[in-house]
Amino acid sequence: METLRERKKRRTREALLRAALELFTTQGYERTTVDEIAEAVDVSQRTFFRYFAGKEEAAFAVQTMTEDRFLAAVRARPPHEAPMTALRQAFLEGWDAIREHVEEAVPVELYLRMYRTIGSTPALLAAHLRRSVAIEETMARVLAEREGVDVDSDPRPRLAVAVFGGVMRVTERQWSTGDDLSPEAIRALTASYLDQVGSALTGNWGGD
Amino acid sequence: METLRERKKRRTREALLRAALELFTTQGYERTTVDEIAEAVDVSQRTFFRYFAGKEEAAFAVQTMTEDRFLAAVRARPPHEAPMTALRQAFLEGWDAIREHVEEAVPVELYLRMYRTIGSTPALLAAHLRRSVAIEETMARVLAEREGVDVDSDPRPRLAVAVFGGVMRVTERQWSTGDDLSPEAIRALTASYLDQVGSALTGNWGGD
DNA sequence: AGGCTAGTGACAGCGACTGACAGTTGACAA
DNA sequence: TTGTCAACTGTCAGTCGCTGTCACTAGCCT
Repeated sequence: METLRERKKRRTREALLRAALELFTTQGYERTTVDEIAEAVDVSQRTFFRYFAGKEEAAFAVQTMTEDRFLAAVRARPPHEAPMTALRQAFLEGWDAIREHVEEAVPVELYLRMYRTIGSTPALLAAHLRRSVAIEETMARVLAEREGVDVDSDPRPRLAVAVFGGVMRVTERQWSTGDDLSPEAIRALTASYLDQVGSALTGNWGGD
Repeated sequence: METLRERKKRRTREALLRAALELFTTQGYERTTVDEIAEAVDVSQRTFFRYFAGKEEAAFAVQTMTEDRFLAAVRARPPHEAPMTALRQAFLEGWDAIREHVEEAVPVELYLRMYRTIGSTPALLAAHLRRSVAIEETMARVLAEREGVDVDSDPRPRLAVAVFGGVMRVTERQWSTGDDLSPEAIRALTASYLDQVGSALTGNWGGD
């Protein structure tokens, strides 16, 4: 049971988050000031910083939720699965149920639009990549444990995860700059690109 | 022939760069203010910003030089080489002649120490990754042209480059957190990790 | 020698962020 | 119901990265 104080806090946080994403996606991240966000919700700037460590944290708040779900999905994969298969399936699963889980916080459409803003804002892109690296580190440890190898002496877990992450970045880029900004579209792209990694590495694409 | 004015400019720039890297690597990037750097060279803060677009640009100034050399090396590779081979060789070549080329600007040791600082400073790591992505985009276009495919319709150039970049990141991480911070060490690691990508992807490392 | 202009310093200002302090409001017990 | 405590908030002042402006100095060129 949620107390009144907790309800108020949650509402303030969600209002700030929604206002922030709305402003970021419409007028741009850099051109949006924290004062503006606070004003839109009618709280002081100081209060914004009590809910979010910074502007950046607000921009990635929803992403954090879905990333946590992805990590949980990887951990829940059957242990006999090959590493790359486990990652692939967990990722696809994540996008399957995305609508319901995001909608609890903000409209899904806002979440999807935010991806585009992240891709086109250098500061956010940089933060996104740094966050991806952190997630990959966690994934590497999970994979290493699944396979019973030591993540620090055996480079293969980190290599596998880095390759997977690389493909994901190419996928995201293609998706977020394209026309079809739907979960179904990124699912299809992901599957297709993962299938093509092998042939991309062997080279001689020209087929002369 | 260099005029007096040009000489003065170059000396100011180099002095600022050296002071910045020295401060970054010893007391940390975040704990170093631009005022401090300017003061160390005895110029105004405003002047610092006339030589570098920001604190970050100073931190990556030398890296930019070596990255340009790497890109040039890729372009100079024989056209019949397979894409991944070309990238691999260009990268190894870059580290071969690193000492002479860096030493023109700053002591090599400072350059190598800066790598460690980048790896351990979240803001710099994020910037480094964003810069890597930009380089990978250029590399993808170079490879696509070499192989005669269209970089926008065929995902393989970007996939190959993303995989290579992923392996490079794992390599850099291992190298910059290890004991042996020498060009020879990263050369050896690079070769070793590139050899292991294939087996990392096929999974079943446990050998149960 | 004298004009032109690149380079500089000094100053003011913006935006992200932080610390300190005081006021307000919900939670909980007497 | 009331009083106490803790949580939450607003206000204010200050730091730091970064930018625009303007006047001034010093190298360049005729």
